[in-house]
Amino acid sequence: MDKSALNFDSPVPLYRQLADLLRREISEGQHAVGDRIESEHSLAQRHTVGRPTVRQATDMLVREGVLQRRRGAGTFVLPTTERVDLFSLVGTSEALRAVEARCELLSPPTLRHNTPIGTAYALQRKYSVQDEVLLLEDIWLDATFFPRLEQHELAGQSLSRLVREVYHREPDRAEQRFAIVDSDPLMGAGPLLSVHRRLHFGEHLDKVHAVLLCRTETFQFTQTITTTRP
Amino acid sequence: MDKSALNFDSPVPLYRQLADLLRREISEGQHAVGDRIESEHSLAQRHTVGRPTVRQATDMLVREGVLQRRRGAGTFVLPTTERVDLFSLVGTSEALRAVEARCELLSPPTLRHNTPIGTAYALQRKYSVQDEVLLLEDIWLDATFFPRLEQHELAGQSLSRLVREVYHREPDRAEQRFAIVDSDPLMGAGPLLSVHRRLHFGEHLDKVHAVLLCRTETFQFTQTITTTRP
DNA sequence: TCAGACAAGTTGTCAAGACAACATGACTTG
DNA sequence: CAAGTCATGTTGTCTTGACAACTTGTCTGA
Repeated sequence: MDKSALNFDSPVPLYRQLADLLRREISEGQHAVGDRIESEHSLAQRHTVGRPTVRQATDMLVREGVLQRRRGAGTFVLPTTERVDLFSLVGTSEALRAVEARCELLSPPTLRHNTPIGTAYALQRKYSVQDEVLLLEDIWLDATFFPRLEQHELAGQSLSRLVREVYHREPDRAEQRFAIVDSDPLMGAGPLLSVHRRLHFGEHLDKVHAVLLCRTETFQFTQTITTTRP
Repeated sequence: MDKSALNFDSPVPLYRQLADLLRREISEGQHAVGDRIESEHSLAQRHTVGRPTVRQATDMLVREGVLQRRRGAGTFVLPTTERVDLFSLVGTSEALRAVEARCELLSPPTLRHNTPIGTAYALQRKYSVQDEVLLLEDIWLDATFFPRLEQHELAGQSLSRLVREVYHREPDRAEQRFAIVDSDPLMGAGPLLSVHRRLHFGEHLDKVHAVLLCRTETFQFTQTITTTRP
């Protein structure tokens, strides 16, 4: 990186441009995880800006979890943290991948009128390993919020991705309630862990309901959760 | 507010002191939701600090969702959004308040060397209603990360608040694992829901471990969870 | 009375500078 | 060779200063 790529005539503030540039360099592999990037003083000189401007840029990346500053040592690239996906908060995808669970759509989306959230598409998924059912999930998606869902291929498809790419929706909050139940017709005798979950999309509340069942002796139900970050 | 309460001899940076002071004023009702607080220039004069120092303080509160800055207009108090508190992700505070559960510290923080996270302060909390134990929680806090914890009064005190105000730490991620257990000496026969939780503070991983037990027939264990927001 | 212009106030961005508190590496001494 | 010291480099905190971009209120003219 020999020359500054900052555009001093742009309406985009310099610190944002620099943050974008650094973020890009990192994602392009110019700086590996654990690498120390150039010092603030050096970046300021290279880009012909003041050090506080550099700090504003690196502040942004620190808050995004991309960089970590260590006083006296420098500024380092952090590993990319796995984004919490509220749709597959079934447990971690890793846990399911580790046991090579097979996901099966038991029933295609069916329009129902008497669901927990009114008129909704109902569907059921099963995760199993060698014919042992690890997880059972019933899902209801608001029919008005997700129009014509039945037209989309769901088998072998990530629901989260479909909702994001087709409907341009992404849940930002969820509520979950835990219970222990005695038994389930498909899973057999208990005790079974039941997780009742409601997903919200901004101000659109309760647009997805899900009920999940699993047996905790055979399946380690784990989650990564975060606090809100304004 | 006639006189600055900032201690210029304190090792606590001025901007943190000012942020704490403003946060306190707001929580004490000195500024109502929607109120405009003093201008940055005015605050700087009043507290005999520079404007960038005031901005650092208000930056913190903006990021906490306490304040909102509007260019040209001023800085305003936001409604308190129910913050996901990873410490008391015990269920919602509301659920506990609704049943007027009593929180009792069973043992004060005791320094232990063989805990799940090495040398840590161990403590135990019990939530009960009319002598029925709803919830039992064992907590370990890293002794190096939270030095001299035993010197602080914990009974009837929010752990989350203490960690924030005394140690200026706030967990940003947690991992939780669910299991169903048969019984517990204090809670009796099962099945009981067990939640094993690990809290992370930025790049400082596993600084708090907690294990929580409850009986889901008598206590509705719910959580609000969010996705990360870059 | 209403709309437009202008002034004053406020936040957003940016600079140069300084010192404190730390980390790291090199050198010296036992 | 290991431990201690010192020098250099780096981030953290803080200052004064300036101008841009906006908001809000007031005044004037139609």
